Amino acid sequence: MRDLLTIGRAAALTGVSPDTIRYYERLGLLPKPSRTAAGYRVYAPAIARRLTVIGNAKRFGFPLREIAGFLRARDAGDAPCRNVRAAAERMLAAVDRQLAELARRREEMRRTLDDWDDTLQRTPAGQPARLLERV
Amino acid sequence: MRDLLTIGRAAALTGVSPDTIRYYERLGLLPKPSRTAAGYRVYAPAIARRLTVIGNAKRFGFPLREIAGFLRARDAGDAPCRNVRAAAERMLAAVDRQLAELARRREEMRRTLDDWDDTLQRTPAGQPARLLERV
DNA sequence: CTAAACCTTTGAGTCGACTCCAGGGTCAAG
DNA sequence: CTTGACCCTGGAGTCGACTCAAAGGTTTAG
Repeated sequence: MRDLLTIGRAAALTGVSPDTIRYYERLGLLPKPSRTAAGYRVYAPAIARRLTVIGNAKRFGFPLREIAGFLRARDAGDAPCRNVRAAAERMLAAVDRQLAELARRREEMRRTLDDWDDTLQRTPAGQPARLLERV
Repeated sequence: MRDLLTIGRAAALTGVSPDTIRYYERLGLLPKPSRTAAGYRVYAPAIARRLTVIGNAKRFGFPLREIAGFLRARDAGDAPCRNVRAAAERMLAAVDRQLAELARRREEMRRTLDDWDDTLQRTPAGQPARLLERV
């Protein structure tokens, strides 16, 4: 029973705030921890690994709900890796779409800015150039 | 006083919902319209142009608060075009940052996926591959 | 022993741009 | 005259991932 963690220690160890840890627990991302007689949460050091896994999945862009689904499946003894892989593929595709969309938008912004600069060049200071009407 | 618009007509004309028009009014994007004796909002056809301008600015990515600032300045007789232009430049830079960040993320996802596929290849079906622990 | 630093729960607030609801008044067609 | 389509206001709900506050109990350092 050495090196058991209070929520604060787990938080300090992982960089995830106590509030966030409790929030993850509510969402089902973390199993319900055991408690001291006073009701304090007690974590085994493995909590750090778990929080790292969650962080990884988050970094990949998985929403917490989906991560919770994976982890619950895993906790239930399943091997959700194929599902994870498929979901990741979908997310990659989504990111590709976002990239294309963002690049398109950037191009449009660039063109609009150039157009505005033309207009501003021909507009004396203090005169309205009505830029917004011509996006 | 012909062709004055109720909020519903203005909405149908512009594709912006009545709720949204009222919301824009609350935010100060639209001047307070005159009212009939019964309290109905009455718009001149120019409302359509105004909503188009708002739509343009929104398409550029300006948040409504900022658009409201521009429009109020314009209504007050200022020529906020230089400010608009400067703000647009900042937004373009922000989009560039987003693009770079998203591309970086995409690369990371791609690498992770490849790595996972390697791992899955070597993992018999039904066995956990622990993908999430190695992002 | 006491004060600070921790822990607990419940519930609300944040951001943005809407969207929807309840509970009422008004207006046009038949 | 009635029915249905419109309009009004004020406020709440939505999405995601937290973050904070209040009001209390516990533990630890000095």
